Amino acid sequence: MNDVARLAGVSIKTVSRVVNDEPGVHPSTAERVLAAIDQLGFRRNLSARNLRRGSSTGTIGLVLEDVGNPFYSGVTRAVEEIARLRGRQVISGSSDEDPGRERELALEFCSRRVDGLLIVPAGLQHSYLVPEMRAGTPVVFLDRPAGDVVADTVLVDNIGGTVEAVTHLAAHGHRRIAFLGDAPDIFTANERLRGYREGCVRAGIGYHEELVAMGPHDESSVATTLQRLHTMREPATAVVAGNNRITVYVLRALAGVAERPALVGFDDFELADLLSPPVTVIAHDASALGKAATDLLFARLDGDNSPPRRVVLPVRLVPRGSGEVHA
Amino acid sequence: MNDVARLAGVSIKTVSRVVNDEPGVHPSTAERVLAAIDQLGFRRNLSARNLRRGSSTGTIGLVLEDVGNPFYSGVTRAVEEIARLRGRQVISGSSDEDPGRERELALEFCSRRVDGLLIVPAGLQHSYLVPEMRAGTPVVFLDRPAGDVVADTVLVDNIGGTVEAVTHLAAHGHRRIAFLGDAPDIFTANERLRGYREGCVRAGIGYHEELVAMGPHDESSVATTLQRLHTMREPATAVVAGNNRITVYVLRALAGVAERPALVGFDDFELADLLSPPVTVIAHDASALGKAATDLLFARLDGDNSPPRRVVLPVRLVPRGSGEVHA
DNA sequence: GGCCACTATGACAACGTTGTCCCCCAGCGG
DNA sequence: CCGCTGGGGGACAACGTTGTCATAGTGGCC
Repeated sequence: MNDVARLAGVSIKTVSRVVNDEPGVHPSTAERVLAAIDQLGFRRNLSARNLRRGSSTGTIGLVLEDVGNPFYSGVTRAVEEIARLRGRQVISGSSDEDPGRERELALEFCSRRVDGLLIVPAGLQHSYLVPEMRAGTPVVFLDRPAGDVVADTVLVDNIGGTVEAVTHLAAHGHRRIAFLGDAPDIFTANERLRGYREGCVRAGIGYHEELVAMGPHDESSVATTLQRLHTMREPATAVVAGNNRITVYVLRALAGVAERPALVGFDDFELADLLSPPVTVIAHDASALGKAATDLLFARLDGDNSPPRRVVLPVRLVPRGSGEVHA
Repeated sequence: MNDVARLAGVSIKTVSRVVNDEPGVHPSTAERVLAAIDQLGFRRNLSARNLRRGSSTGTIGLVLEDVGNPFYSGVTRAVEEIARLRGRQVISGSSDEDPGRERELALEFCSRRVDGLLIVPAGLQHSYLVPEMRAGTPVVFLDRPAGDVVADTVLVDNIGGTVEAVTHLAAHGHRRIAFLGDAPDIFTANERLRGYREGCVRAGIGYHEELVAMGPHDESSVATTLQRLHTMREPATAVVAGNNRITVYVLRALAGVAERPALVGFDDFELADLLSPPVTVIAHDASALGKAATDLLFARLDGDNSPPRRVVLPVRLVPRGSGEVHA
């Protein structure tokens, strides 16, 4: 900026006026300045600007589990979209389900003075965020609630979803319905397990420990589990898969198997309708989740300081065939 | 920082020493300072730090087409991974194939003084980046080359891929092979068309204009096109789909159709092997692409100033069934 | 001519850090 | 007692901006 000023033969302040479209600069002066800017390839330093103005940095931080997972990349897309409309950039990072990494990312973002933080919690401890929140950085948790702070949270109806899945399968005559869930310390996994259990009880088919296999899962553990479920004394005739990854593992394990159990998967996924049989799922909308959370964040930035809200988005069962197989 | 200094009864510089682990601070002083930091919830302002030190901002900018697309979210994941190893954060944005938006994002990132820029070009004009590049910001283009600047570029072997697809189909007896590609002004679409044409010529089946339908495509345009290809005088017996989205549109259009043409899709995708028939694809690795580009970027940041490189990553045909259907 | 209002511009401080340089003081050798 | 050394700490400037206020010039009006 100094160089521009020298080249244009004006003071640095006048350059500032020009780049900020402030009134009161003579057109011919402005032109000289613009020419100098162009010649030198000057671009104003946003960090310095924000520092001086004490204003927003125009960024929001997004901590999620893994951008590579289509579910979270859908969330990311929605967040980006809304942020763009509000003139913000998104800084993001994947925690890989590691609480330490989540914390590291979140605090790093705070050091960068993001205007707000969107977090898919990996851990259960979020008191480390209390100073930041008290200092005025709004934080919204999504997909899972924070462990030990009260804060805005956007969830999906995990319990309702699995209740519905079990109910649906039971209505089609299944009485031995298995549940393959993620690691039980993950909030959503645990909730879905609760929903499964409640669904079983409501359907009058009882809750049987041996039909549940919580993760972490990989392709081979799922295959082994399905094998066990199939060969037990009273085999499972239906399976509820606890998330999109597990659903895929189940599908892989069942490929080529003649007697397939019925299947309902939590999370919708592309091509679910083109498989044979098409996969019945508990669908919810990643972009709705991202949008709801980001909207909430911006409401806070706009000065909304009502008590923390907890939003629960609905899920819906999409029957496609795999869950309608008769026992 | 001022407040911390006052509370700890030291000068602001001593606080700085403590937060930077600089030597020469008495342990008891350091302890007082740390207590004050904790009490006040102080977190140092990275913008100010970077401004003062004139050093890197510790961020890299990533402009891609759409994080929501699994291919690009795979790229994003890889970029994040490497950036993390090198202590950088990733700021990203989706251009939605809009050159103006791409430019806006890239320049915004430059204003934020990112250490480097990774761009999936949406347009063909990138001279707007010349000042930045001359000012020392390394830029790497990925998936597609820049329009009018020489710069590091990482591509996949688009031509080789479609040549192979056509060769494969011809080897299975197909002589009427159609190509459904994206909008021809997109570099990859155009290259793949060239590969298709070359493949046809090499296979001795000739290039026929009426078998080509370039986009932009959506589900219904693909359906219409397939209809046309099926009912023409000499119907197409095989289809090459130009990218993952088009492949999915083709699959949807063919769902339930009795006489399906053979199909080879460009880009691999999850569950391709579980469809019936399983989908033969030209596979390449999103994370390899992201990794190669990011490695190149960091090499530049490490001072490598050899002439711009162009890296072309290999693709490989993965036969799964849909391309091996006999005519 | 003197004064006013107004326009165009500049000088300077400040944002929150850190690098440089300087000071104070205790301990020690001569 | 003096001077030197070294550890611990502070004052101040500077990074690149922008907000505040001041100033110089210009034209109009009494």
